[in-house]
Amino acid sequence: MSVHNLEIAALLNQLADLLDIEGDNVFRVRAYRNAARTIEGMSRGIAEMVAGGEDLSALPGIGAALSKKLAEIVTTGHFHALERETAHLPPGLLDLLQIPGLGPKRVGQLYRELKVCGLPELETALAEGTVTKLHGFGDKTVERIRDWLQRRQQAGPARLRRDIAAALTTDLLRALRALPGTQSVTPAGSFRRGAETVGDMDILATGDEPALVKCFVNHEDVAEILAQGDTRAAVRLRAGLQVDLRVVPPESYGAALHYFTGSKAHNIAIRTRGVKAGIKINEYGIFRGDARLGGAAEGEIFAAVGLPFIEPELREDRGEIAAAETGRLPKLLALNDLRGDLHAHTTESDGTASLDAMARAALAKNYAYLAITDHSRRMTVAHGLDAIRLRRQIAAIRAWNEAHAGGAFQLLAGSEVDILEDGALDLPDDVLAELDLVVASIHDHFGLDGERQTARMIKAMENPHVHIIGHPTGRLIGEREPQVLDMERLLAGARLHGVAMELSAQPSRLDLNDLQCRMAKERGVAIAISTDAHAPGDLALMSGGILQARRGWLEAADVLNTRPWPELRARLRRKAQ
DNA sequence: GCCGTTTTCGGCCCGACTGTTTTCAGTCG
Repeated sequence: MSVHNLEIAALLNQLADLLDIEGDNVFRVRAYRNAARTIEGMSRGIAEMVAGGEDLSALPGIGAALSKKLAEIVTTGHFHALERETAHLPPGLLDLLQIPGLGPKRVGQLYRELKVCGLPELETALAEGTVTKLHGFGDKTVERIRDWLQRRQQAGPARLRRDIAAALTTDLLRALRALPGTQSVTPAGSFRRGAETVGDMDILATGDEPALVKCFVNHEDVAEILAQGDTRAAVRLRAGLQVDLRVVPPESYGAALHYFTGSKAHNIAIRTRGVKAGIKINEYGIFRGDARLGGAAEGEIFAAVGLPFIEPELREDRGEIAAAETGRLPKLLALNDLRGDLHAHTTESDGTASLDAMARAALAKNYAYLAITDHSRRMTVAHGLDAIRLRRQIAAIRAWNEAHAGGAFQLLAGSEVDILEDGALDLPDDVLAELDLVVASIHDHFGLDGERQTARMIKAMENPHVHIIGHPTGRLIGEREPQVLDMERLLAGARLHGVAMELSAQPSRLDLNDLQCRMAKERGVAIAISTDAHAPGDLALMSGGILQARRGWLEAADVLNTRPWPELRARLRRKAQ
């Protein structure tokens, strides 16, 4: 397989870090990082563009020099600029940059003065007490490094799932909101941007500054105070999550909300735009010289730089500013655009509720339909259904619909059928033909190489009864890596065979991810956002799927389950012909 | 290394906090 964009971005970032440690021109370093960010956020492959003879220097942040380097990487597999650096700077230095408090300057100093080449040498140097002798390394710095190295032994995942982060900070947020004089308390940062995981939690507040900071650092969930000033503080919760609080005056609330929502790359782009328009934008407001132009509301920031409001989920510097400029911002999908859920289980396989209970839960959400998609026979641990049991269930679903006829709600007879190792399906075609909806998923042999895994899925798509590929990459956030897949080929197959890709709203899955959703949209492949509910309450997980979809620039028209039932039915039948 | 409607040189986002300093560099977000 060709060199992936993420690999290229990683190489550029490595080079940037090494140049930074060496003390190279900071703007040159930044140029490499900017280019890496551009490439990370692209839906098209650099390798593909090079092969097609396209001009890479048309991409933002990529000029003549980087175009050449990128072409070198994808055609030769070598990156001489990086190899030249690693020849005289040990790559182990990059590990040292992860340590909080150690930046490129101090890492460079450790290397030059103590010959520290990586984490093991750093531990030795700490044990020998030589680090303390360095200029600028006081007791506290050394203590922090020791702390981090120790904590690393009992390492957990670096980033936390957003639903877990939300649960961990509920009490803290409630306490801040309950303080007299508090006007607003808002989570910002990647959490507000709807990211699937968060590195820390950023909270923005307006109200009584000393009282808010005091309440924050003294909260019972706080294990450690990392920093504390008059208007900001940082703590680590007992559960390990870092939380930052920033208190601002109401007239700065909008500017601060924009600033602390980020992303950093988006902020830089907006500020740079401001500089060109002769204004300064910071977390306190919008200024021309000493004159204050605004900052109380977030929308004023965008207005000041001549742009319409950009939704937080889009603020990743992945083209949203150019889209805003030209009036091509997507009208992002919202929760109430959805008409139903296309993936749910009952007690017939591994769900915890009956058909009737699931149907009532969907009805209570004002859905027009709910697809019952229990597992197929191969999933023995989940009590998967064979053709006989499935036919019995189909009959039960038809009976339920008849008993509740006249309403605006339908139960759909479906199956989450296993894709076997060779791409065949786990149930015979004749029974699949009797269903309203078929979701095909992989639950085993995750380790196949990319070529075989991709071919396996495409073979499943070729089956005329398959409508949706369930949780396509099989990843479990923080637990299981996604399968190696050629997403480009997979989407081409989905388009060819009229198959939709699932965005599983399960907080542990969120699969496809944001970039893959955007790829699918750009290639004309529909997305089905489904909760994979195993209990009535799981239908509420949809909101997490919506956030991911919005990060993928999806609009109502890109999503299968925004269709009213007659339109959806027509579409499902067309595929089966 | 990139970029350009004050454009081919001279800029490149901006401020808070910390630790180690006697006024500030480094780091972080």
